[in-house]
Amino acid sequence: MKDTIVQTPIGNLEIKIRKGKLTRLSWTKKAKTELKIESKKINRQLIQYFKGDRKKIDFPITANGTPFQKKVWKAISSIKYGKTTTYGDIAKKISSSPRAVGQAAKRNPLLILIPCHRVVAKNSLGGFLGKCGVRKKERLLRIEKIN
DNA sequence: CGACTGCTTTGCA
DNA sequence: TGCAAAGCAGTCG
Repeated sequence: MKDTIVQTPIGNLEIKIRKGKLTRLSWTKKAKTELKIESKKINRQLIQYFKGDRKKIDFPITANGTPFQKKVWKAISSIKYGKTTTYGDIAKKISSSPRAVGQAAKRNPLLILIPCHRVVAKNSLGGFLGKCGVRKKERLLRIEKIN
């Protein structure tokens, strides 16, 4: 199966689909413009999401990670559209530490499906993709009408 | 500021 | 393989 790239208003998204399931969804710097999307379905959903018309991406997904990472991702997934939480809150919920939560968030292979952009630091926006992507994070939050 | 945190990754044997 | 050390999208004093 081929990897594909979808253009979104805030950057290109690299998509990997394995056996009919979405395994990875991450920002890419590649300047590839052709859209050879295998599943029109996920493409359409993403477009709608970025227009603000859709609140949930509905697609079979598989995310591989350590048991701890899965716990974190699950906790993050339960954040509702338009809401934010802090790393500390997540940590508390799964009795861990904020630092560890942040690390797990970074390793998240499904960037916006697991809404890690809704997780912010206590007294600032927090990081995103090694601090170079905070702009993206901001715009994602803007789409969801936060701030 | 600095100390501390929990977990992953990296390095080196 | 194994274990120690470093490193994080944080937070508290």
